[in-house]
Order: sequence, then structure tokens, then C-alpha cells
Amino acid sequence: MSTTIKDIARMCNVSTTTVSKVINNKCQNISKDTIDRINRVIKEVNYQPSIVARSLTTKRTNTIALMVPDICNPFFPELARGVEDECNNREYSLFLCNTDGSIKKERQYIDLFVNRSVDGIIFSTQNNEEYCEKFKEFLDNKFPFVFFERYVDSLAQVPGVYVDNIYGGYLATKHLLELGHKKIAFISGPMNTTNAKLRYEGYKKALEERHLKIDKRIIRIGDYKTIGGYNETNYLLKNLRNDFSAIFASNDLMALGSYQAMKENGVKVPEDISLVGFDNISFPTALEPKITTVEIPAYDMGVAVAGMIIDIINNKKIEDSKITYEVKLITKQTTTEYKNKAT
Amino acid sequence: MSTTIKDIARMCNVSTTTVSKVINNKCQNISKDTIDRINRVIKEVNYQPSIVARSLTTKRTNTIALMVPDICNPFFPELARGVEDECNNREYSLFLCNTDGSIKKERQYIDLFVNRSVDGIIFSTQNNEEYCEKFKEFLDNKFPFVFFERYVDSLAQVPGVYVDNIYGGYLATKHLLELGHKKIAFISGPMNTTNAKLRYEGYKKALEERHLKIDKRIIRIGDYKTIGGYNETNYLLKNLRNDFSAIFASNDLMALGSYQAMKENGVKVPEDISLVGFDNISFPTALEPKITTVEIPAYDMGVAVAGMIIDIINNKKIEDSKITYEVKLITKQTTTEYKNKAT
DNA sequence: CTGAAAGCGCTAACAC
DNA sequence: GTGTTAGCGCTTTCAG
Repeated sequence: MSTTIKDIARMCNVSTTTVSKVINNKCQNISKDTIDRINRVIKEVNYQPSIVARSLTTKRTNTIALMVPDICNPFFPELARGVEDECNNREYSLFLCNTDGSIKKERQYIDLFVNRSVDGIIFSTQNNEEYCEKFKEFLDNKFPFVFFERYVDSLAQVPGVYVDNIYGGYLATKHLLELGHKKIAFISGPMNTTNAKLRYEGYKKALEERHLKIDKRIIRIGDYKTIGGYNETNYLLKNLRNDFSAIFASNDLMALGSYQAMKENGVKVPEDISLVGFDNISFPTALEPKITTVEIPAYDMGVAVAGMIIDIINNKKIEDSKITYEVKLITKQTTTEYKNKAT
Repeated sequence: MSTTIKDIARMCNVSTTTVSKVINNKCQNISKDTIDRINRVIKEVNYQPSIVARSLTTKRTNTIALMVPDICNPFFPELARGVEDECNNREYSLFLCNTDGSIKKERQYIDLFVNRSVDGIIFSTQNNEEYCEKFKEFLDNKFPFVFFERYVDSLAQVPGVYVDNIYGGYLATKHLLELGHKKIAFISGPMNTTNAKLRYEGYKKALEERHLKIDKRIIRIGDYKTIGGYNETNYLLKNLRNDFSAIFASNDLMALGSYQAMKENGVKVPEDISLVGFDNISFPTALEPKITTVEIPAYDMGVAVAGMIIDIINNKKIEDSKITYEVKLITKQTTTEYKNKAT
């Protein structure tokens, strides 16, 4: 557990250089004999080179950090799993960080991981404009980092992996329209997150396409959490009960909160009100309701974003590369045709 | 982004030694003046010492690795969150690894992280006896590692965090007994995992306490996954429908699979059959059914196990310390009184 | 109170 | 084909 390259060199009567070359498969000019001898000894004593020492000279640690708001939010495990799988495939190791959406924590983690000489960082959090100087610094220093569904308008050149949120919002809304709903409430994510804005765009687009007016009263702002969907739905039911026959919540967590509020108010979903979410977070099949939603391929995107950062690390060119994933409407149990009840 | 301790030393007209001492707060014999001067310069140029270089001399990386089967299994995010929070509090960083329960992957990760000089490893996987030589080697070398709900009989001296599985199994079963159920089917986890065995112990204990016979026919072995609960329940319903009025599944995932099977067979829960799970994994409140279950405080245990490994790292004594967490029955919707139907 | 010097384990020019 | 040498950025004796 603490034999070093020197020991191996001594045992084989060669220099550390030669051993190093063998370890790293840079054996152009080494006789088969010595290679074999060295490899045999390495096996024998089970020698494992110190990655720390290597990192000090090579300036690479083969580590990356993934910053998520909270791994307990059911959207993120799949993402993290995709990221970790790809890292593992490509011989990187993954640091996990939970920022709770706190700029302060994020900042601390950034400093820490820069000190740790991670080779790159994946940001999967939704603080947008508020914390840009660090990113600009990263760009200046060509420090590899990528965004996952994180939009910073002033940092257009940052690579990242995204979903087509506008289209997603459009799909969800169009689905409801096609079922005959004309008054569709919208519970948005926080408006300082770009994906919330984009989903809202999609919502508007679908309505406008049908020349329907946007009713601002039934557009509410939530927090992407269950409680937000719950509260906003309670508000809607209490104050505007007859002004909508469907709700489009900007993510599944809020949709579930919304569902809860409706249940408590004796409103039947989908008979009385149809409900659509976003994300398609997965639960064991026994659990109900299954919310009609827009699917985001979280695992695949995790693989993609990890692949992207690793590519960048190895090319050292931070290109303006972005991948946008298609989204798909998944029709489940919470939407049905609008019934023109005599009210 | 690449100013070193030398730069600081030069800028302050001191040696690197002095700077190092200031950085590490070992300032017994340094004049307030120089301390201030050095700190000022450090601030000014935003100097951050390289953790890699430090690690090479100190032999400590302030990192630990957490091995879980799969972060997507809803039990593990909470655990991981607890671990990460505690790590963060105590200035450690966390590597995340998904082993899929594969000994091969686990072995690879172990080698990798030893090479990375992590200060310790948390094993939260359920391979038991099959892979012990490595652990023995760890013990011999005083390499810090702890178990989370992982039992290896031949390694009694390994520290770890556990739950009182026997009592949990006992509680679940007793709850059903108190509701009047006498024929209680048991869907176990894989019998090569010790917690499955222990939960079974608890099940037996509760029955024996009431002098009820164990009916082996209604004891089935699952896989701790939804599909296992589903399959075993289908088997039970098809072959032994009248030989049980309740099911105790050894974890919530299997309980949900069980529920699904019953639903598909037109069996009402809890009216026809009562159902208890184990773990109390958390879902948004809107989701049904809410399964009566035995709560494991996953987050707290994550904090505890991280604290434990960090303590061990810093004392360098691997004591025979184990923490066992109490479990608690959480009565929800899937259990009700036995109704002595005329069959 | 401060600094010189050695060394952690490895890689990488460059010689031979 | 192989070895010498220097150095990555830090900590740590030990001397002054």
C-alpha cells in the first residue's frame, strides 16, 4: 500500500523513467524484456501508482464535479447516474455537491473544487444572471465547465446540454387544447430561471396559434417544488374556479402539489380539471396518479453532459457547443376531454 | 489561477515556510506584522493553495468515497445527501459511485479510490461474504472504511451504521397481528443480504411470540426491487390465495410491486389484504398508496456514517464502533383490521 | 521569529 | 533502449 515507483525501479534494475513509461504505455523504445519484467514485478507486489503524485506533475486529476441543487429532488438521481456512468466509462471520478440553489454554497464549492484541481465542473443549478463574474473568469482562464439546463444570457458561449423547453411547453399546452380546453391555467417555475420562461413561451405560443387570449389572472408563479404547485392551485381554486378547466404545471413536482390541492378541494382530476406536468420523473408504477407530462431524458442528458465536459477537457477548446434534446409528450391519467358543463 | 506559495513568499519577502504556516494557522512564532502582510497579499491576489500538492506531502486528500448500488433507487438519495452534508461541514469532498451490486465494479472502484488516496470509503452495498479479502487487507493496513447496513459476519470489527432490522421486522409483523391477521405472507429480500435475514428474524419472532406457526409456503424471496414484489405477490395470489390475509414486504419497493400485483388481480388493499413495507422512502404526498411501513432515518444515518468515517480518519484507530438506529412503525393506508370473512 | 533544505511520488525533457 | 535531472506546489524538520 505504499510501494512507489522507485521501489519498482530498484527491484527491476531500471530507472523510474522506464517504469513510468511502462505504466503509461509509452513503450516505443523499451525492450520487450524489460517491459515484461517490470509488468511482472508490478503485478507481484500489486503496485498502484499514486494518482495524487501524478496529478501534481500532469496538472490533471481526472475528476469532475457535479453541482445539483439537491440530489433528493427526484429529477437529479437519474441525471447524476448518467453523469457518473459516463465518467466511469472514461476514467473520471465524480464529486457530488448539493447547493440547495444557494449562491453562497455554489461559490464555496467552486472555490473548493478549483483548489482541488478538478478538471471540469458541471453546473446543473438554476441561478442565472446572479453569479457571472466567476464564469467569466473561467472562460478567460479556459477552465472547463458546462451547463445543464442553465441559461445565462450573457454567457452565450458556454457549452451545455439543454432541452427544447419552448417546444415542451407548446406540446403540453397543445395537448390540452386538442382535448377542447380553452382556459388553461399555467403554474410557472420561478421566473428568474430561463427554463421556466421558455416553458411559458411555449404555453403562449400554443394559445396564440389558436388565437386565444392569454389570461394573466390564471398564470401563477411557483417554485418548482410540490408546495408551490399546492399553494398556487389553492389560490386558483379559491379565486378563479370558473376561469380554467385545465392546469399546466411547469414541472411534475408542482403538478403533484397541484393534484394534492385539487383532491383536498374535492376537485376531480381529470374529470373536473385536467393536469399536465413536465419532466416525467419516474416513480414505481404502483403509485398514482400518473401525471400526463413532457418527458426529459435525464439519464441520457447526464451521459451527454459528462461526455461534453470530458471532451472539452481533452481538447482544451471551449467551443460554442450546445446540445438540445427533444422532448416528448407522455399522455397518462390526468388529462381528458373538456366537457362543456352547464355552469 | 496559478499563483503558488512561492509567488506569495516572494511578494512578501518571506520564505515559503512562513507562508505555509500562515495558511495553515500554525502561527505560534510569527509576528503579527508578517501574518497580516501575508494574509493581505493572499487576499489581494486571491491565492488558493493547491490541494493536490498538499495531499502529496500530508498523505491526506480530505476526500471520501461513497459506494451505493444505484443512486436512482429512491432509498439512496437521502442517504447520499446526509453523507454529503456532513462531509461538507467537516471539509471533506465526496466521490459518488454506483456499483449496481456488482462485485466486479465494486472491486474496480476500490482499487481506483485507493489509488486516488481517498481518506476513507463508505460501503453501502449488500454484497456480503463474497468479497472479504480486500476488507481484511484494509483492516491490516488500517485503511479507514465503514459499512452502512452491510454485514459481513467474518468482519465483526468493522465500524458501521445499522438499523435494528429484527425489531423492524418484529414491529411490522406485530402491527399486522394486532390487527387480527394470523396468516401473514412474507416477501423477503435476497437471503444473502443480512438485513433481509434479520427482518425475517423479526417476522418470525413476532409470530412465535403468539405461538403461531411459520408457514413456509407463504414466505417468498424477492430482490428488493419492485419487480420482485410484483412477481412474488402474483405467485402468492395464484397459488395460495386463501392462506394469507396480509403481506409484509421486506422493503417499500417490493411492497409497491406487491400492491401493483394485487391491483391487477382485483385484490383490494387493505380491505382484502393488508400490506406493510420497510424503509419509508419518501414520495410527494399526492402519490398513493401510502404504504404502512417501518421508517429508517436515511438522512440521519448518512450524517452519522460520514461522521464516523471522518472520526476514524482523524484518530487513525479503527475501533469496533457501531451505531444502531431505532426504527419506527409508520401506519399509513395499506393496513386494516382482519375481517373474518366466511370463506 | 524566520528560513534553508529535503522530500512527498510521479512525469518529461533531454542526454547518452 | 535506458538513465539523468529537474520540477510539479506544498509541508516539515531543523538550524539559526
